[in-house]
Amino acid sequence: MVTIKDVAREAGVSVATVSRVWNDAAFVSPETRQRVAAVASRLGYSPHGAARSLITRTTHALGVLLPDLYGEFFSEIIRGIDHTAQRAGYHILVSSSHDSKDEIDAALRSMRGRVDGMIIMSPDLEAQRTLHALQGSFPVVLLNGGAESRAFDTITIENHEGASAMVGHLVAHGHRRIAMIGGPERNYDAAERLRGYRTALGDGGIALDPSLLFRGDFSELSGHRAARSLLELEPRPTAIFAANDSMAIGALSALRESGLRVPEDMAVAGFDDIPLARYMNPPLSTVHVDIAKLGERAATLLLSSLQNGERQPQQLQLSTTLVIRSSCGGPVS
Amino acid sequence: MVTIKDVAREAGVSVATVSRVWNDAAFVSPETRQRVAAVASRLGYSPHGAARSLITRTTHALGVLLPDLYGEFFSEIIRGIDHTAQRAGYHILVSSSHDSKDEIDAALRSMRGRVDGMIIMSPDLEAQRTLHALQGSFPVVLLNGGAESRAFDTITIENHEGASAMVGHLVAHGHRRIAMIGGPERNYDAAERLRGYRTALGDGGIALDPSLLFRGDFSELSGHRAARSLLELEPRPTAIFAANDSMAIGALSALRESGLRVPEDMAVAGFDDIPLARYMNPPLSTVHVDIAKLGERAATLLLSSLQNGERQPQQLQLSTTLVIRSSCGGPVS
DNA sequence: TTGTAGGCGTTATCAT
DNA sequence: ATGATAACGCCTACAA
Repeated sequence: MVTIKDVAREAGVSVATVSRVWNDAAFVSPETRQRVAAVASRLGYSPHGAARSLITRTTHALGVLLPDLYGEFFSEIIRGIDHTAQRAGYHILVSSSHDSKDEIDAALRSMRGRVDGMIIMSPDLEAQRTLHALQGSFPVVLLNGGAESRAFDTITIENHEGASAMVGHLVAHGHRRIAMIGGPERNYDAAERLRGYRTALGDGGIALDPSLLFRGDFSELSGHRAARSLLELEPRPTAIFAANDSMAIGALSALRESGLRVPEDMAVAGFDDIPLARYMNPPLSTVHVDIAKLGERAATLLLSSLQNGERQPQQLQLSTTLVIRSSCGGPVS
Repeated sequence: MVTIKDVAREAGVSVATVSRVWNDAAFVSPETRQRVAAVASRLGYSPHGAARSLITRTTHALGVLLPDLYGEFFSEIIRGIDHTAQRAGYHILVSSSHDSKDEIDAALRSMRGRVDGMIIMSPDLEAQRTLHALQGSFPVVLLNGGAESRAFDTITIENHEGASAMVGHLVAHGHRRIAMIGGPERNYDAAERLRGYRTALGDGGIALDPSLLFRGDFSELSGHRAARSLLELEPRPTAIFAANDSMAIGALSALRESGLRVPEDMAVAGFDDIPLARYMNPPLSTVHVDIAKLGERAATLLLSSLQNGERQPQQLQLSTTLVIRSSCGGPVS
């Protein structure tokens, strides 16, 4: 491996000069600069990141801790983060499948000295408490984690607003028996979307019927299963609100298998507006979330706290918009 | 930040001893080990990654260079790589949106000293040539990049076999006018899938009709557009083979809008078998690829070459299987 | 069994 | 404008 010393020797200067050229510091004569640059490029030199970060105390890398996330949500988040990080000259160190407190702890430790800050997504409400340990010790942005802790920068989706808007829409179109396919029990987003469902029912003067509540795990399969058991209810619900699009799509396929028409026999709505939602048959009504932007914002938040550690932690919310397609029978937008 | 010195001072030993305890080297008395471990955990010490990798010459991180990839393909690849890396005690440094030669060069350089090896996915055939520069200088695995270069570890999908099997299936069911929605021009996977289409037509004794060839970019929208223009052909094709599922799904929605029935009026088939394929209406016939496994294999390949740099480069192919659902009108499996 | 000291590749601080 | 040299945090001969 070619080091700064090799370049220095070859160019007949000291390592200090090479370093100065590389970081285009002042006080280097044009000729020297020129000569060193030439040698460096001829030798294929580029500085050793670890050595550099040892002395500069900065790694130019962001850590990203994710839970076991599937589908497009996962990829869009990473894309958003990476895009923003890259433009600021940062890399991202990704570690996925961290759900429990211990896993998060371990990941945090093993990233020490390798990243300048971290974006942590842990929708599991339990795991949240772990994090309080590292208050202030290290720049952290919490993604979709419940914004209880004012000690951190946090960013969340307007889950409650989005869900209640969608369910409100269903109510406005005359639905009274609206089933909900919820998400995992301890998941923050899932809990908020359920809360939105409740709010909208309350606003519509509809009593909550616990038998209309089904639990899924955000996967298509769980949506499919929930829809199947939901169809055995007497009287049958007239609408289904799923806590995410994947489950709504699973429900759609279950309805088709049962010979029910959507939206005539059953209205269906989801949440997230994944790219495929509009291509469903029928096109899926859903709550739009700009997932990539969620990642971008998180990265931006982290980068700015890296530049100015003294500023107050911020709590951001990403807004949602209702996207009415034909699966819920409302007016097509 | 607490360093090895702090622990040493607090525990009343030398830094060497702390280091030994941490790397459980031999020759440390149980009492000392115990005491040092206690102090370390009390102080919340964990070694500084950069400092460590400077001396050990290993970072325990793998670089992952990806093109601008959308959808579930992207996330499954990362999941597969990360999963394997994590079990081996490695992190992954991800950098996406690298298509051109220059971008790849830059990313490679900026990762120097931060990773022990790299997984590079650059389906763009042009960019391939860049890589020849780093032959042997650095452990690299090429993912889906055309296996021309025997100098690298490579892993690809059985694109040609999968595509020809699917088109062969359509031919066997009596289709003679089979349109193809291909992928980007310089994309390796796309080129191979097109080649499979040609092979199957040839085997079926069907002359290639260039007017049946459409070009997409792997997105739903491009599939939608291709299908629309394809419908204006006289006589109309009876089947569509799309180079990936996203485009097939886009085509499906275009057909629906035009009032055509699938598979009665038009058979449709895709490639990849993304999780959502089975939930389409009608369920999508496609060529199954275990994308996460593709990532796993790539990581495994890289890790093993890290352990034994002297071994011969390997060229792996990931097999595909035909998944016949109802969108292509064949017998349902 | 433990400690001392040198060095990994780089930047920062002094000199010159 | 350039060069010597001391850090950065850690590991590892080698010495004790």
